[in-house]
Amino acid sequence: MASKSSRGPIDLPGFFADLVRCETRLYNALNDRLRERHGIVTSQFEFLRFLRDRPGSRVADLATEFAIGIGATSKGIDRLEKQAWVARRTNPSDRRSSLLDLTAGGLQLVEAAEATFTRTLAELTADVLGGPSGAAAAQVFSELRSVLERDQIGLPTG
Amino acid sequence: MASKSSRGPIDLPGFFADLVRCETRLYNALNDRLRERHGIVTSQFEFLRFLRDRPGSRVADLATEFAIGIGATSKGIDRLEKQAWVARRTNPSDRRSSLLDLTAGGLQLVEAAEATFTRTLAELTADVLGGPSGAAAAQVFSELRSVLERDQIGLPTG
DNA sequence: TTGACTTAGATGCCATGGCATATATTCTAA
DNA sequence: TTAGAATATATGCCATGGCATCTAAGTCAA
Repeated sequence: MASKSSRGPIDLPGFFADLVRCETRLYNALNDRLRERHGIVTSQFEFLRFLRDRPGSRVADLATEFAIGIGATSKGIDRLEKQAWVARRTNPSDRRSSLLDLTAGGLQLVEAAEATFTRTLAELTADVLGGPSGAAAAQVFSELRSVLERDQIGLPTG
Repeated sequence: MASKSSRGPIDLPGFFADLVRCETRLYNALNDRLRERHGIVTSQFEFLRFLRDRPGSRVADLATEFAIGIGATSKGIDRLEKQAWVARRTNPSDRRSSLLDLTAGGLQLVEAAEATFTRTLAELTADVLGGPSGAAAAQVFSELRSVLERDQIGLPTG
């Protein structure tokens, strides 16, 4: 009997280790591909995609979405703005914050990068995740994400 | 009909996003708990656990396991050695490398930290991952990890 | 109004990881 | 043997994120 078909409670630390290893390797591989083809890394792609889908977001919205600090987010936007992919626009209803939007160049970049991203991800994972058990796993992580976000687990301070 | 019970091919980018968000938040929460209780972070716990389970490993073995660079691994071991949790011992069969072992203090630390780690992880995820769909997801990630390691996907250069 | 408090985010310092390079060994072939 | 290639890892420089702090702006009472 294979050890994997065990009956007892799931080995959470083992699962978590597999999860982190997969995530690290996929993130690294996506970084390589996006960097060579588009001059950005995955975290930048995710910022750009978020702003494409939710134009007018604030720095704090990105920080919450990605569970990273406000300071880091602000600096990340600085870098995207320096490349003229993102523009800060004064928030008319609260001048402490800015509203963020993609520029035309940013939009063009994110569309091209998304094709690379999607294709690469499929290349690396479709064999394993393509079947019904992949869909089940996706459902599980969607739920887990909802719970973690609802309970505000793992948000950094700054 | 809920969008999640779709029939078509799985939304890999959406799945990957959920995955990364879950991993980030869990990693952050585990960091907080391990730091306050044991003065280490999750990456250090993982190094220590690896060396407990595979004493006499080399720096390169850790780098491969965690898919991080050799330089970063060397520096990570420097820090653990400075705390006297890990000891480098000359490799008798190849003096370019060292063999790594936990000290008695390191062993004690990892045992205590493992209890915290396991308990915290269960606290945060058991509701969602405890059932049969959690076990199915674990199986999927175990397979994906094997494939990524077999094909050496996402290993950094240095 | 105005002064205390809160909030958004920009900035500085520090820790960590990637990548390039340097150093010490080991291996290989003439 | 011994010079040159390869290997293991240590080290230096740079980029990025966390956290603390600072500033500007909004909120709320009195």
